Amino acid sequence: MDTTQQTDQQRSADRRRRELLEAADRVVLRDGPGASMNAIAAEAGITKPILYRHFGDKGGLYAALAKRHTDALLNSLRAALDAPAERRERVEATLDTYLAAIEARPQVYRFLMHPGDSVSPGDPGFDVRKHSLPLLRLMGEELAQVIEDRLDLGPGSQQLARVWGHGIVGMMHAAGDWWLGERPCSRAELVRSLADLLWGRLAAAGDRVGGPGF
Amino acid sequence: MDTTQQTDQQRSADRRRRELLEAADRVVLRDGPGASMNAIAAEAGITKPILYRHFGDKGGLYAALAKRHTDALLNSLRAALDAPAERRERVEATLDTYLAAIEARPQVYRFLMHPGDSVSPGDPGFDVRKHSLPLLRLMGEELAQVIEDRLDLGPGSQQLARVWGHGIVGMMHAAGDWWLGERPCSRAELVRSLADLLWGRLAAAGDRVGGPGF
DNA sequence: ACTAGCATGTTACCTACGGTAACTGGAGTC
DNA sequence: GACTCCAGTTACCGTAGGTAACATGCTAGT
Repeated sequence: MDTTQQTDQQRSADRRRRELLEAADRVVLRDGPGASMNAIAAEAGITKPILYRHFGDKGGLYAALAKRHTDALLNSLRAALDAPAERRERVEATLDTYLAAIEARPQVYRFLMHPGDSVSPGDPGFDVRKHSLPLLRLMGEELAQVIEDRLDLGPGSQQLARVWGHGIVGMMHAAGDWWLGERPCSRAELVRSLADLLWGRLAAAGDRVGGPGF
Repeated sequence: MDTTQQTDQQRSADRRRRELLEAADRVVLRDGPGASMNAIAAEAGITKPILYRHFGDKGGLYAALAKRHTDALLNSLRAALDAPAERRERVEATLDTYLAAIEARPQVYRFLMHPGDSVSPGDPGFDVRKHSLPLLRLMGEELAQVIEDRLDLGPGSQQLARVWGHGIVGMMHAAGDWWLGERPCSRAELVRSLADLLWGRLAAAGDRVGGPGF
């Protein structure tokens, strides 16, 4: 069979593909999410059409690029979520893992969160996100699954878990985004505050003197 | 004084500006967030440079456009937040107001949430968001203020309120985004689920049979 | 009445981007 | 040695954001 020959070629192509992705990674890390195909090709020491042969279009490259980081982040989060500890500790560990990741590489984070920038010009409508659901959705679904698997939520648990999954992920994301921009407190404090919010301190807090509370 | 003359001119310019904004509004509503300056100018019956004279650059136009809807939405939210009812009811009303808004005009919503698409080509770095903080930040700060004003959170209340403000807004946004795409349940159910989450049902839920809970 | 200024509008152009067609050079294969 | 395949190139297209330079019309001052 000629599978060995095809495999040889494919292995070479795959290696090249990985090199290109690493170059793209460097450029995105340097130039932010708006990095151009030309810049990426130049960084890789080649020219545009090769990128297009490997990845189809910009969305394809970005999807491939995003997948690496997304997978890595999701693995970290899963580990924190599955650690042998009680619920609150695990929630805090998961929050901390996410925040540590976005803190360590803000450029990558910005790229992951806004992959669908610059809707393609010639296209009707916008079929962006044809590849690679945004990271937020993935994390939301993941968390929903964990919640549904582990918690007893009574009737309608599946729907409730999904709402919560996406809601908690959104909370984490927005708070992290804001925190990353302003750095108003330490990471540990932020984690604690968010966990407190999830633990119902909003409902438990007393009204301020002078009128009915929020 | 020549203030009256200047005022005359300025009033005329302001009216024109409003007309242009309304045209832009129509186009964005029709074409989504990727609407081009040419399309907007054509809809307004004029050509590009006029838009640039009025709004500086695309970011300026988008900022002006966003401000209208942002202000309107924030006013609705403030009203819901200030209604004479108890806390849980008010939270639910606020969530419902937001969700109703994004449900009524998804295109506007998509535009508001991703204003900084397509980083300008010639610019170094990315000074996008030079105008118009994203809507999420505004809502977060607003909510933080309300929380801090109304709730007694003990020491560190200001920081806690800001974290919660941004976190809750992010929760609302992400859940709303997901819900708008999949429509897995009614708006009322979504509101109830989110309020339950904020009310600590996550911490209160029992473990599922078969192991330690989430 | 004639001109100066000024805002409004236009056409024509620039640069940069995403994306593609068509050509080039070198490896292996019959 | 001719044939094919593949990586890679140059050169180009269409469209976008943005700008310069020119035209037009209103109001004001003399």
